[in-house]
Amino acid sequence: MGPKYSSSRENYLKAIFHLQEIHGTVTTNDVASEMQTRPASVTDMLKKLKAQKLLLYEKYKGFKLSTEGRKVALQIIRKHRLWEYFLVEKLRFGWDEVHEMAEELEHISSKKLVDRLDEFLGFPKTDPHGDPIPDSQGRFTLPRQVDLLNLPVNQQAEVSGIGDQSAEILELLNHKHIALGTRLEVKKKFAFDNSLELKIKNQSPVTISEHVAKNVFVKYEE
Amino acid sequence: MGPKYSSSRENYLKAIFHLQEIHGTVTTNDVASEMQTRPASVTDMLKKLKAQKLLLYEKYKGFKLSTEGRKVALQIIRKHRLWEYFLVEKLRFGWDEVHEMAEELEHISSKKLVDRLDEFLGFPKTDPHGDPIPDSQGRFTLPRQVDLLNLPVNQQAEVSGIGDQSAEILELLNHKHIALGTRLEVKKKFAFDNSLELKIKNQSPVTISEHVAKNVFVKYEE
DNA sequence: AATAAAATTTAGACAAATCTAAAAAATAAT
DNA sequence: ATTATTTTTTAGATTTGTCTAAATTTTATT
Ligand SMILES: [Mn+2]
Ligand SMILES: [Mn+2]
Ligand SMILES: [Mn+2]
Ligand SMILES: [Mn+2]
Repeated sequence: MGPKYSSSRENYLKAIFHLQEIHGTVTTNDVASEMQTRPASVTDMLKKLKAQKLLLYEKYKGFKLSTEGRKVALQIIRKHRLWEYFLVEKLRFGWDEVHEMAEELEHISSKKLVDRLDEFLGFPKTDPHGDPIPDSQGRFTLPRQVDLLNLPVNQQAEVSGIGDQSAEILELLNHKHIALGTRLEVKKKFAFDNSLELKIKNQSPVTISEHVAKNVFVKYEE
Repeated sequence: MGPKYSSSRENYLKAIFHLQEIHGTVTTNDVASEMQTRPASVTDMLKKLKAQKLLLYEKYKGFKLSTEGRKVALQIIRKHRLWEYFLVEKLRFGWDEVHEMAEELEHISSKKLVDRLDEFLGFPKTDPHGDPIPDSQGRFTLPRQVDLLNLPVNQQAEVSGIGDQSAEILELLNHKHIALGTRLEVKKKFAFDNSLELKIKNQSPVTISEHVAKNVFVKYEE
């Protein structure tokens, strides 16, 4: 037997899941923009997902994933993040190079394969961008973290996640030697443009814009 | 950019390549039977592959892969066999379990990913069924080997390849402890049904049918 | 409340890959 | 050399996923 759902359907489920998580609610336009497609195409797909009972949908009134749809979405996300981890930890790709490949690998259907991969990798908790990897049953925990704008000045903290994960921001962070696990503290906040000056051990201070700061998440004690 | 050719087109190229290798020539019906599809569907696809210059094709007269088509086919085969090797050596699957998964994985498009995987695996020469893995340029060498029917009696030899690779024969070979690399010799040939009695070191003799013997290839010195 | 704007859905079209049934060509048998 | 059989191709449908343009519904503004 091949995959249960087409790659396209799986991509929609994943997009809807993410938008639900972020905004609490999703619209047709949201999905269209996230998927780089047309609202009419989204509506077409909503009907198909509803027919498969993956989505609760009343036309013009809104939609959300069904229990089953959420379950399927989490399995795709699990695969996506495990493959990203594999690419970075075993094949030594950079964290800014793996997304496109994982976008294809996440559609490989064998559940047994994913579970064996998970085991091979030592059951990692988070992917190379700090995002939690759902376990075999789809369970995961959201890490408590704050973005750099909300980190108190002079408070040591460890980078634990990235919001926007475009290759562009990841490349910028690479350049400034900011990676997952990097320990740093905010030394100064400039009220003029909300830019920040950071200190990383054994490095000279670096400056980042408000836009970057909003997308770097850290955790810290106390 | 996504994949250059659809999974379906890639599967056709691979099937045509294999049939060409075995029979020297391929027919529409051959491909249909190999791909479990209809001759009419094959003709449809032949036209598409021709339009993409992957196939040399004159209707009613026959067809074969172009240089480019052969190159693409070899890259798919390379990916198929490297992923099979990964599944067996790293994820500890049995050689009878990996084909279906590799059938999906072979369509992952990134060339860089395959080359890194190859490196990670230590540039293996053959897949878990003894089939040669083409290198990054598509080069490979066919191993010199004979099937068990043609192995002289009492000649020590090492299993180096399997013809028919259905899960059924692989499971049978598993049961009889015949795997790639197994050292064995033929002790007796029964003229009645061409069945063979084999001896594997530290094991009691096993009997295999002519049908099985034809599909087990070995290499030996002198 | 009426109107304007935005969001969403429908209608109708198209490309890819497949199918069935029928026609055409090639091959085999008389 | 005809005729019969097999192989291959065409004609016309179907399914999935997408699109544009137009219609409908909801929401925001006067
Ligand atoms: Mn994807
Ligand atoms: Mn990630
Ligand atoms: Mn395949
Ligand atoms: Mn193989």
